[in-house]
Amino acid sequence: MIIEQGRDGKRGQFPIGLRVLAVDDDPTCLMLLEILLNHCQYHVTTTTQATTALKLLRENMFDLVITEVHMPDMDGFKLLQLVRLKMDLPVIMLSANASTEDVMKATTHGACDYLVKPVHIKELKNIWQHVIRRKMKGYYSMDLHTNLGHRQEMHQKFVAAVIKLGIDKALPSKILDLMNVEKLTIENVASHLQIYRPYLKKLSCMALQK
DNA sequence: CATTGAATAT
DNA sequence: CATATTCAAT
Repeated sequence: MIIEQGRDGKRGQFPIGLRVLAVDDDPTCLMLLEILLNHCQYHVTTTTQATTALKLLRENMFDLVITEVHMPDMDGFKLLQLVRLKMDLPVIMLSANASTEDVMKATTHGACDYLVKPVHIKELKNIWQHVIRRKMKGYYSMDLHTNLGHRQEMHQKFVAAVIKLGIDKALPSKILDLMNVEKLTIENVASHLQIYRPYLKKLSCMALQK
């Protein structure tokens, strides 16, 4: 991937040729997705099968994977799981109808984003940031690294608990004993809840709009 | 006492 | 800058 300095007075950097693998069993959606990604100046590879996606990932280098959730040959979450486990790439989930369970599954299984069809270019223009963030991890020290891992686990349990309760019924005390993690106080949960409420609202809205 | 919002601190 | 801790008000 090449980072090009912004020209004509525009500040900031823009990624050219980010290698994206797009997976969708629906050819029409896949084609649309490819066009959109190309407009973002990414280097796009497409496939309609999750199994071939895995083969492509084994043979080529990619920076990011974006995949449909519901596919005939393999569940999108299965693909997510395999990719995250084997090659530690950022994965973005894509679906026409975002049920609460699907969004929860995606977040708890380590997807870095969840897009609802129809996808618009605005959303795709920002996905390269996931790649940058992942590469930044290499600069962190060991203990910081493990701390981040611990935080992510906490956050996953947190999100799972909140969605299980329902966003409206999710109170710190309820979340706390639903997570049942040692050395975790109500204040910790309350603080985390305070910060993540907008994010959780977005998840619920996504699930509602279908 | 639990919850929330906001000020600090890391 | 994100998020954790702490404090004040409800």
